[in-house]
Amino acid sequence: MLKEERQQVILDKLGTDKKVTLVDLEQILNVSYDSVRRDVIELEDRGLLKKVHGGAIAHSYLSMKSSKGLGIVNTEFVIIAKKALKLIENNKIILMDGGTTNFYIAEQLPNNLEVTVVTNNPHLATVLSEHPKIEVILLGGSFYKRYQITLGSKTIQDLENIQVDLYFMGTNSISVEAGLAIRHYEESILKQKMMSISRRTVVCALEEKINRKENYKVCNFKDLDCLITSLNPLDEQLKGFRNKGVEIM
Amino acid sequence: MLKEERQQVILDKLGTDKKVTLVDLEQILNVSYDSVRRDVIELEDRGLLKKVHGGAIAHSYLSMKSSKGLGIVNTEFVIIAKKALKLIENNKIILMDGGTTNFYIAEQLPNNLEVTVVTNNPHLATVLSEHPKIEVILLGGSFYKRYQITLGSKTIQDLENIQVDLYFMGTNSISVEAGLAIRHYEESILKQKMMSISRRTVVCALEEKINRKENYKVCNFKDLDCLITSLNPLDEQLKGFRNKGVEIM
DNA sequence: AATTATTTTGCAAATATTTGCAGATTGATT
DNA sequence: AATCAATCTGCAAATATTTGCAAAATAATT
Repeated sequence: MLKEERQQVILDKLGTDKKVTLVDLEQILNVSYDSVRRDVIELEDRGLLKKVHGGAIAHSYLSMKSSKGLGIVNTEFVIIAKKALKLIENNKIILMDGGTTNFYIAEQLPNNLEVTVVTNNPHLATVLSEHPKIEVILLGGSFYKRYQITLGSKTIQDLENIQVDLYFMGTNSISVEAGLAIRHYEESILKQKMMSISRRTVVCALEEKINRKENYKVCNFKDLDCLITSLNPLDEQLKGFRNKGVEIM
Repeated sequence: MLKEERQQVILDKLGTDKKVTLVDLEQILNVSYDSVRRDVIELEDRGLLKKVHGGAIAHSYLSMKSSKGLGIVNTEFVIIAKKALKLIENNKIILMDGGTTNFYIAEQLPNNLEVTVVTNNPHLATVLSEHPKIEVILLGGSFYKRYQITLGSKTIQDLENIQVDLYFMGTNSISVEAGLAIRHYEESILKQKMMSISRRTVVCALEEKINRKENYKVCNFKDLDCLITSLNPLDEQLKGFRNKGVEIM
C-alpha cells in the first residue's frame, strides 16, 4: 500500500468520523504505530488535519466534502436539521456561517423553499447551487483555509448594508456562564457583526459543544434567541440553560 | 511492446484504479522495474499523473474529467497550464475568474510558489486551500449557480481597491474581429472591470473557443497582453492573431 | 540490405526514503 | 509524586531511487 493511499484513507476516515486515534489507524492500515503517526504529521504539515494527543481530528471542510456522497447519516445532525427547518419560512433572508452543522442544514433545505442565503462559507454556496429556488449571496474577504470561510474586515464591510431575518450561528462551545466562544479571534468579531445585523440569532450546537470552553467570546448565552440541540429540551444537560429568555428546541 | 503502448496502459490503469505501484506495472507490462519507472517519470513530466514513492496516483482533476472521455482535452489543459505557469512569479498577485481552465491551472501551481490569488470562483478557493503557501482572497457577491462564480455589483465593488499583476481570464470565444465575448452580460461587465485593475491580462483558450462567437463582448483582441492556447504559436489557426501586439504562447 | 545514429532497455553500484523498533523524554491522569 | 500512555530520537533493515553504462532495439541513412 502506497503512503499516499494510507493518507487518503486517513482523510476519508476523518471526513466521516471527524476524529480518529492512531491505534485505530494502526489496525485499519496494518502498519506500525510510528508510520501512521508520521503520516498524520505529514498531513498536518500540509494543513489537512489537526494532530492531537493520540490521534487526529478533521478540519471542518473534510466532512463538508464527503458527508453528502457517502450518505452517512449522523443522527445528531438529522435531529438538529429537522428542528432548524421549522424556523425557516419562505421569502426570508437567512445568514449561515461556517461549520459542519450549517452545512448539513443547508443540505436538508426542502426544494420548495424560496429564501436567500447569505454566507461566508463557499461550500454552502456550492451545495445550495443545486437547489432550484434558493438565491445565494457569498461574502467576500480573505479565505481562511482552516475553517474554509472568508474572514476579515472585508467580510465585515460586506455585511454593512445587509439586514437578515435569521442567523444560524455555528459554534465550538456554549455554556451558561461563559456564553458562546470560539477558537479564532477574527471570526469571533465577525460573528458579533453578524448578530448585529440579524433580527434573530439561532445556535445549533452538537452535544459535544455544550459546556465546553473556548478562548474568544462571541456573546452571552442570553443574547441568543434560540438554542437547538439534538437533546430533548427538558434534558438534564440543558437544565442551566432554561428560563434565560432563550427558546430551547 | 512499444513505450507509448505501455504508457497508455499505465494511464488506463490509473483511470480505473486511481493508483498503481511500480511493482504491479512491472508485472503487467513485463518489462524491468526501471523501464516502468522511467515511463512514469515521463508521464509525470507531461502532467498526466503524479509520481509517488513506489508508484503513481491519478491526478485528481484529470481523473475527474477523463471519466467523461475527454482524452484530447486533457492534454490540452496540460499544455496550457504549463505555458501559463511560466508567467507566474513569486510574490505576485494573480486574479483568476471562472472556468475549467483556470481550475486546472490552479491545481498545477507548484508547492513552492508564494502568491496571492484573487478569485470569484469558490472552487478555486477550495482547491488552493490545500496549497501550503498560497493566500486566497475570495470576491463576494451574488452567487451565480450556473457558472459557479460570484457576480454583480458587489463583486465589482470588491475589486475597486485591488490592483493585481496578472489576470487569467476565462473565455467562451475569441476571434480577431469580434474580440473576446461570452454568454452572460453581467459577467462580461465583471471581466471588463477585472481587466481594468490588472497590469496584464492573459487569456487561456481551448482550441474549440478559437473563432467562435458569443453574445456579450468583453474587449477587443488587441486589448489583451497574452494569448495562450495548446497550439504552436505558429499554427495556421492562429495566423490572424499574430502581429497584433499580443504575445502568443 | 547494410551501416550508422538514436533511442530504449536492463543492470549494478551508490544514494535516499521508508519503515518498524527500542530507549529516552515528554505529557496526561490519578 | 507516581504511573501510564504518547511522543520523540536515533538506528538498522528493507525498499526505492538515481546514475552511469553497455547491450538491445529501433529509426534514419546511404
